[in-house]
Amino acid sequence: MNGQPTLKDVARACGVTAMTVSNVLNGRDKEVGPETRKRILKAIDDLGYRPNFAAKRLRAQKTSAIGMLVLDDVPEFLNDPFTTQVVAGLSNFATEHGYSLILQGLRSESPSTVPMLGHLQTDGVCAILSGSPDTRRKFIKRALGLRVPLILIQEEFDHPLVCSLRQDDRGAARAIAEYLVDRGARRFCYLAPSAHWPAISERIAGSQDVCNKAGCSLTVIECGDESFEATQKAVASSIGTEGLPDAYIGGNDRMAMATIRLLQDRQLAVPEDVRVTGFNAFDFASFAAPSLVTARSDAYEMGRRAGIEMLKGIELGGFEHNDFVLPVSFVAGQSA
Amino acid sequence: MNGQPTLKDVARACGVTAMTVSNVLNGRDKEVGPETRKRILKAIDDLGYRPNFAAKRLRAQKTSAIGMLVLDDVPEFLNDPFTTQVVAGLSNFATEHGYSLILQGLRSESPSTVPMLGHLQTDGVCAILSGSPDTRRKFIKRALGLRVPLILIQEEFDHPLVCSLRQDDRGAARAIAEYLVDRGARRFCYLAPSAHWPAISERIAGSQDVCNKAGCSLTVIECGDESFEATQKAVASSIGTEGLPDAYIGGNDRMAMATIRLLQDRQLAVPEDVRVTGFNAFDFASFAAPSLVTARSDAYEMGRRAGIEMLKGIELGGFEHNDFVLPVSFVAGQSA
DNA sequence: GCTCCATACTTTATCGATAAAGTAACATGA
DNA sequence: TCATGTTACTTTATCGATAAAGTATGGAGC
Repeated sequence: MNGQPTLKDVARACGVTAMTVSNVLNGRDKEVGPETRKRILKAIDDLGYRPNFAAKRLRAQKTSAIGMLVLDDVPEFLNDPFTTQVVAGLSNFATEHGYSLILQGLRSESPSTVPMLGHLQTDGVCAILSGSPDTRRKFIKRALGLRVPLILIQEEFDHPLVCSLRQDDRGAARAIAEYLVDRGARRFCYLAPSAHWPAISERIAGSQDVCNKAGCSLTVIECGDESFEATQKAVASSIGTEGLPDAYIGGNDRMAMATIRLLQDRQLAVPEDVRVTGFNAFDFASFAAPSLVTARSDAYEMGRRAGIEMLKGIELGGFEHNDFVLPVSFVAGQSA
Repeated sequence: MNGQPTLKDVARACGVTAMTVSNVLNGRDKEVGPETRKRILKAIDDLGYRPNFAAKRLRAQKTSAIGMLVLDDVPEFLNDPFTTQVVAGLSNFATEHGYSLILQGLRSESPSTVPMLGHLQTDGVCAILSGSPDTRRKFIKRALGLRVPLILIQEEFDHPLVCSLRQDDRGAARAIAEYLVDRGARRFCYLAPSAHWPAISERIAGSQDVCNKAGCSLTVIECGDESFEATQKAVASSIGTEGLPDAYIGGNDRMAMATIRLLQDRQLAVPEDVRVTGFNAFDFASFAAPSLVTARSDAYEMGRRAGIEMLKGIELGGFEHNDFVLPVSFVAGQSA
């Protein structure tokens, strides 16, 4: 009456039943007369009929939506280019396959976690997480309690309903550390937002591997978060107490850039006085000054893979393989 | 039976009807006996019941979802930090208000445009666009044909079903140009991905305003897109044919950084030899070397505003105000 | 003329949640 | 004692789309 026209409205306009219209729309084998078909198509066009997806879904018992959760405690939860590109890849995949992407930001203390999960369970079916580790643990537990199949980005979790999509953080971190050792660096500082993030601890472990073998020292500086401000504050304070290392190994490009800037402001040359490396390359890492030694993984591709595995997971009610590790490539540059 | 338990399953387990369970869940005034209530709550918990959102929506005749379309022709459609932050703001707003965000990337030539619109009409109700201008026009027409209320980001469009959310590009561009003129620059090159993007043409117009008044020259260089590669190629070719200007006015920070890097590689000092400015500040614009003279608007806030106006639009079936222009602030730096 | 079978539809029932109206059981007051 | 409420539910109908089963009409074949 007031809202959108329904199948019934179209049917009434044509003097047939809703079922006939439905058959036309779905190309059903129960042939509809060519005359009638034409009349119906015209009416659909005239009335501007659009199917009601809620009804379709209710009937079909499936959702045609993929949910993605981004867990984080800052309001700007999409600030990280890595996460952004995962979203982009997943969204693209979803669109191509007739799914829509339901994107939800979630704070750790949010009371809407449970309703959201319910939403995903019936509407979105799966969840992809990123964000801080504590929140993740809590969330994963709850999700599994509700039997929601999960895909985790950058974290391993052994459970039949969980599929992990990670990258070879350890290997790439090794490559970076070896590069630094080759250039004569011996004392390292690792800049981490928090040493407890799964991906970060892998990277630290990779650096440590190399240090152990080469007899180098590695100090981890926890900055609290990965903002420019927090990074610069932590680096400045560590310089004050422990002096300069030979190289700063940044947990990511953002932290590397913040550090380079700080050093340059203090008239220190990068890489001559101190070497600095990044990780999870910004797309412009090679265009920074100096260009960054960093590691690059294909976050966009990871988003697509998440979509692929998710559809499999939805279909099978679980996952074939539960852990994927994607390659990360070393990026040479001038900063180290 | 196989899938998720429904109200009926819970009801059966308790020896009551689905309606009673529904009443418990919705705190209906028709009081349910305290004994029964307890039994029902326990059963809900035991069975892991979760409401079916498709059914809820069908019944309630509303969608509880906001759709956001990002129109673009590149697969990495979320590469731009401005768009990303709009998404972040909108997503946050949606989450807070019990809506979910349906995010769709759409290519101009995509055959799924129309189904997607239908999806939004019944499921997402509204759309927010960004992306290339031609695609936008086409899309807007189609959306309006279907009576979908639209919020446009960074573009004006006079129609009762369209609400524009823009920023004061012209004013900010003027401020930047004036800053450059004050420092003695007279010959300008404007670096645009395409001069026909609505927001970009506003920025060019702002620069032109100042040039006209100050008797300066302004050449527009169209780079095709805003990638580092395209920008550097276009700038290099313009230097070849026309030589160096006093200043490059970047259409955005990305293009500014690409240009600075190119100039530095050619042993040109920024800002001593050539000045360079950006626009739509990256969050680290101030941490680049040299830090950027640019303009910053609150894209996150714009996303939130989009959410606010969208809900109003959904409720009223149209918009109270159809054009909002948000402020942009000048950011001083060392690049000019 | 009658059966058999396409053809071109229509009817009915269903997905899950819920508003609105109905009902049984018991209590209270005049 | 009987009308009148109140409590604690149950029944029915509905949202829109559609699978499955049903029906009317006309023609072919014997």
